[in-house]
Amino acid sequence: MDHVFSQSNKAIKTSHDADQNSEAATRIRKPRVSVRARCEAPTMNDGCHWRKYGQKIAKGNPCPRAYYRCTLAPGCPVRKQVQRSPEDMTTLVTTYEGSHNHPLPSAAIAMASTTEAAASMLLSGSTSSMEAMNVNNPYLSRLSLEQCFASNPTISTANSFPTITLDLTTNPHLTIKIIASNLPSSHSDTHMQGPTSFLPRINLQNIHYQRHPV
DNA sequence: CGCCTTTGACCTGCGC
DNA sequence: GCGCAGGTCAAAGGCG
Repeated sequence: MDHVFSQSNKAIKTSHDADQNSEAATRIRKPRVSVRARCEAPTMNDGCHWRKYGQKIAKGNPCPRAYYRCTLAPGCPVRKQVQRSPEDMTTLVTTYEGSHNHPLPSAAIAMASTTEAAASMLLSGSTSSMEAMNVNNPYLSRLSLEQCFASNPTISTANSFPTITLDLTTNPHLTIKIIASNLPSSHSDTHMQGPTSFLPRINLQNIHYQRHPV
């Protein structure tokens, strides 16, 4: 709509139309879900189609961070950032933001459900976050992330964005840790642990909460 | 030919 | 107010 002042000045338009339509949503602090996983490929195959729209060298990390948008449907607000961990170049950190506004292929449902559920969990403010996740996401009881991951999710949040990190890199036990900032107080310093019988299917109902001082 | 990646420029937010 | 860092845009080129 209305970005017609883009004659030769490509950059003049950004903030105005952003104020007025869906882009405005991106200004709000949306919850993010990042996934750490060992992956040799430059990006994980999560079943969605992504289009790269930018790349940056982040300070403190020699590896470039790549920015992708979902192209399964025009106007889909979902974005992801892909970056290798500076400590371990084999670890790929993928951060998802937003939720899909269109039907997903079956291969993408598991991941999308996980990220959206985690986002719901952050937003819900419920102490029993897993309940919130399950209420909002019927797929959670039959997640099958084995396509992309090995086993162990660690969830953590930090910074001004509420962010959950699923750490699937090591760890024999499923560990979900929420180091809250910008979160409902009920989530602060929450540490969840659970069984790791998780390989082919992640059943988040198995995850238990445990208060954990930071 | 259409879609995707690359890349440089620009915008915005934040800290000092 | 200034500078920096992160994030986004869009033109150009490449590839299937």
